[in-house]
Amino acid sequence: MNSRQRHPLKLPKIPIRVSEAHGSSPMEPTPQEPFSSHSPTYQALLRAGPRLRPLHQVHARILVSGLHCSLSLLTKLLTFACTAGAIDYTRRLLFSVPNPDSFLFGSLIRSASKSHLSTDAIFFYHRMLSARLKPSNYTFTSVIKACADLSALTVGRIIHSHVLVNGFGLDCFVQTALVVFYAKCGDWYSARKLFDRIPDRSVVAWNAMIAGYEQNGLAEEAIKLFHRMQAEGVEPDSATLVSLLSACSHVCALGLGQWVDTFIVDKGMDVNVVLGTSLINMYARCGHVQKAREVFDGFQERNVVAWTAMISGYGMNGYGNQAVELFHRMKTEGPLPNDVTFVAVLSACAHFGLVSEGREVFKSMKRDYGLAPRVEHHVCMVDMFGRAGLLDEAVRFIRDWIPGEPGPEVWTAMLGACKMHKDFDLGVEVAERLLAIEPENPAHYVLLSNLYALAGMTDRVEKIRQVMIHRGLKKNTGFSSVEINHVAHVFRNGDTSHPQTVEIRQYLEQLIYRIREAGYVPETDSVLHELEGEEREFALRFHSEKLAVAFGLMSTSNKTLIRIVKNLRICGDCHLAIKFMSVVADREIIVRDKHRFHHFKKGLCSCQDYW
DNA sequence: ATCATCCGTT
Repeated sequence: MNSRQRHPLKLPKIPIRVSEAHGSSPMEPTPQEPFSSHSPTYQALLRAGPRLRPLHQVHARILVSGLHCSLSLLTKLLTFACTAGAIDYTRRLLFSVPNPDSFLFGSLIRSASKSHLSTDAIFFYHRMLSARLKPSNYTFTSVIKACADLSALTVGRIIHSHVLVNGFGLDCFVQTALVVFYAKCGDWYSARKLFDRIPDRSVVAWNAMIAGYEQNGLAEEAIKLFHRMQAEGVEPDSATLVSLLSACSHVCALGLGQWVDTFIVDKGMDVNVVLGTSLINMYARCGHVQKAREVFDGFQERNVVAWTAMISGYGMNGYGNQAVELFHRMKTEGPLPNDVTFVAVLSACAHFGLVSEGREVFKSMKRDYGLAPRVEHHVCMVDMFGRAGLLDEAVRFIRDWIPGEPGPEVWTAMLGACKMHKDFDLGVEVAERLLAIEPENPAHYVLLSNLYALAGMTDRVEKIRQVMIHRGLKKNTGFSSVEINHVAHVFRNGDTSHPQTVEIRQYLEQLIYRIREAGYVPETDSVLHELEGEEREFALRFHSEKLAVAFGLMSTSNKTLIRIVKNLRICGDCHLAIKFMSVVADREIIVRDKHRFHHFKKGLCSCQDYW
């Protein structure tokens, strides 16, 4: 079967003789030279690279010169064809190979998985097993990566068992690939179990696990693991820092983010585009826009991603005009904006009531840049008109500009606008369309319920609650986190799990007493309609963002800026309460919610109560 | 002869 290994010299000799007979090239090697990479056909193949037409020509040459049995040539040809994305050609080629060996399959699987032809990689793996060839550790890393890209948990688990059967369970490359695979499939628990069993953990293994936590929304775990990596003396590289900065952005860990920045400078690390963009993003998402801009300005190779990150950073932090201004600068002196850039700009226009600007940007998208608007852009436009109170125009936009049936995202934006401007009739109509499309999404019921509550229709509110219970739909639980001394503390609504719960609640009660004296009246009308009067107020009192603010204030000295991150949108009552808190405690408080930043300072918020 | 990790919008 594996003739090349048993008779290593036999096959290479044949092609040389054959090509000599044809006298194909004056550069043909002399017979005493080994075949290997000096063969002119092989050289031609290397020159062709992953380009289809030159490959066809070399293929013809291989056939004519009788080299069609040379597995090394065919392997190279196959991998190039695969990298070129010509999957049908690759498959036909594979069928024409008389006795493909392990190495050929291994290379092919690797090319396929690297070229994002993941299903083909798995198909080739299957063919390899059918041919009774043994996969190597090299094969496994590639096919597992393919499973990871597809999040194919079941197939991946089977291949994991093949790994064990074939004795590669302790190969660190394979183990790292498996960690990535389980993490990408959302099974970070299995990923961690595997990670803990890797005997010699390389930087890449650490990076895989840290990135795995981060991608699964476990930013705190990512940060904890980074600290352990430090403790074990493993030197982080740029990939580690990229994931770490992303984790910092998620939990607003500015302290740690700044540490990363100085670390990069101290070590004289090369700041590539990815790392530079992560830094910009970290500063922007921690509410430090000026610093983000400094990094952006000092950064040489700014690509679309870096510009987009900076524009959206301005938008999120309440600087709508700067977002638009930077976008105009980008058009004259920066790279070409892409569709994501337009989402960032349009979103900034929507949030800051820049209606005519937004309209013009939307038009220019297709006209000047040939970019077709996607759902995200439609949502921004509906949001923009809706927030500005132009509900008719929002409806017209949906009717005239959105091809086909609008998706749930568009109706959600429309419903939000109806709620904001208290257009009850339109809101109910929109909500019904929404529920018809996505009857299982609890968020829609909550919005509709809020709408009924605003209209004072408590019987309908109750009815919706019954439907939700009946269908087993639960509201998304909110959480907020605050960073104190480089440690993120997470709070849920009504949370009592924090070791200092008693003190936090006492502090919060006092704080609420003080803001009530300053004129705060709880906004109880938009929440938990099943509760009455005082109960409602009590339910609001321990919202996660209030707990986080209280803990932040009591744990830090005067004048320290408090940064909170919340996974959902901040509620109206908390928004009002924190405005008062910023006065009575004389502190700046920044809350980053699902969509944007709220910089609370002296009783005002950067969002201008418009979010 | 080869191998695993990292970025932007809603």
